[in-house]
Amino acid sequence: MLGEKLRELREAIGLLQREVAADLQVDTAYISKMEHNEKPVSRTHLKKLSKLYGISESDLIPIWLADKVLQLVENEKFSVEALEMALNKVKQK
Amino acid sequence: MLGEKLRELREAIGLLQREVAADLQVDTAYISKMEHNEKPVSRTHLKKLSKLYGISESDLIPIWLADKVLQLVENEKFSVEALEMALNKVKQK
DNA sequence: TTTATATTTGACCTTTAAAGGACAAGACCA
DNA sequence: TGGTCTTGTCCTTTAAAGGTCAAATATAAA
Repeated sequence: MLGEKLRELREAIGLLQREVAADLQVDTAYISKMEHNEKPVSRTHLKKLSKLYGISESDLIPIWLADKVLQLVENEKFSVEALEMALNKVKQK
Repeated sequence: MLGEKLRELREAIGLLQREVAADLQVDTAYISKMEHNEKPVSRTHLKKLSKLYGISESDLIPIWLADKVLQLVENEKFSVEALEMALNKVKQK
């Protein structure tokens, strides 16, 4: 989910991976992998990307976090039950 | 959550931490920490514990997984949004 | 009030796995 | 061809897992 979103945002403003890579000071391969969900996106990278793409970080964080949650529960038989329990806990607080 | 549950189950059948530790072949300190949520419970330990406590593993896994999810989203501002997104994704599949 | 047993806590250690990343080679346009 | 992007392999560093041990604390019972 996040990877696709990052790609859309980048393309929407016509930036090349090369340019994004320069801004984050990493390899273009790294950007490519982020956009393909093959590498996790760190929070500091997320911040830089949101700034670069002219979007609020708050719009990206839920997606970013949801991705991490999904990765944690993927292939788990009781993912729905677990997520529902977790959601209840978080809401009641 | 899981720690408390493990403690209840153990006490319900009158086992000492020492005895559980012997079964899992670990230190009693380790059991104590599991019951205080200070150490994660591995899946293989979870399996042994459920057997020892005479409960189905399926009853423990959702709690176990929910705990891991909660730990992942704790201190996060958008935990509710993220969990709801994740839940939708998982349900639609 | 000792004493023994059960549990807890903190400090420490080793091993494993993930994060974070580079590089080269190949694919894909155009 | 030239530039963009992708993919696989490799590497190093960091952090978590998975423990142990000793000492401190509680608890019950003699």
